[in-house]
Amino acid sequence: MDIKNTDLVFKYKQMSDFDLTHIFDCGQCFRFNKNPDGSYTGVAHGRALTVFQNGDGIVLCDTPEKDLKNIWLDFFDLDRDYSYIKSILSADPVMADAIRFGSGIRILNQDLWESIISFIISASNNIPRIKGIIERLSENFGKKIEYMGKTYYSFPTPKELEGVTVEDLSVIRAGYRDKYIVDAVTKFNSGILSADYINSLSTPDAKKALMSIKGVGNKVADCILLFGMNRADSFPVDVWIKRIMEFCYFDGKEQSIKTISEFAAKKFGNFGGYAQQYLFFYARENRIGTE
DNA sequence: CACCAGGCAAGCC
DNA sequence: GGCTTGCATGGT
Repeated sequence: MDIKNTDLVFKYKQMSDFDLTHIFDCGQCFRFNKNPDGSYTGVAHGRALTVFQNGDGIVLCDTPEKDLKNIWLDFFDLDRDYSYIKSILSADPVMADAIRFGSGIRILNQDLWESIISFIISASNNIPRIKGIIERLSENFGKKIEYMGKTYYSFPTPKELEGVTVEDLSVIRAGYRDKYIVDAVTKFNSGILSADYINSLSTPDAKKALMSIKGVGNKVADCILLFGMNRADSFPVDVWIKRIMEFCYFDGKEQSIKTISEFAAKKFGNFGGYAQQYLFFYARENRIGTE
């Protein structure tokens, strides 16, 4: 991982709050993959990127300065003080453990439209397969991106997917979720919904608007709010979160999703989204509840 | 080879 | 409101 003169080194002074493994293995982002040398490569906001860490810096390979300012600074959430968030959440001993384990997690600021489709695809699915479906969707309908001698594909916009049918989508092998993708495409292209409109709404109203899309239920909507809209007060409860919450806070006894959501809202408040990511990473990496 | 995956919609009560 | 069932596909 030598630094070339086309690479951009961003000196980030809180590297204890930044770890690419934690960031990309905590299930929030499906388009970045680890390379044999430990760097990660992926596509976001229409740009391809290979990134690695180096001492007190983050190295963005073959990247112009303007893309750091316009895209990557915000994507990696580099203006947020995670030390402060971690110190507040660590008052709870369970969270203190989870935070020690995933100390370098950050919540990426991802594109809203991409988050909607990605988390529709995520329903009752496993992460390797979710990644495959999203990759095939991008290859078949996105734009080519040439980067460091290889070809990548942007995530297709609503316009690029305009008029798509479930038959057209058979190549991505999304299963029964294909019709939900068609519904989202139709709602965006007809003007019933738009990213600007949804972003302008309060969190409860945005959640209602998102849930008007077929295939977007309570949990998928919470993921979209958290990962695509920077609404850190949302706390998505999936099977992993349900298991670890029951294990750590309810003496191992089964609870309804509603009970867990209300408990988390009271306990973590506006930092629920961060708490959720630390807990998700901790639960999955340690396979809590699957033994 | 069963079982299950970052759930949801539709149909029932 | 809450509970049950079917769902496409393929990873483990």
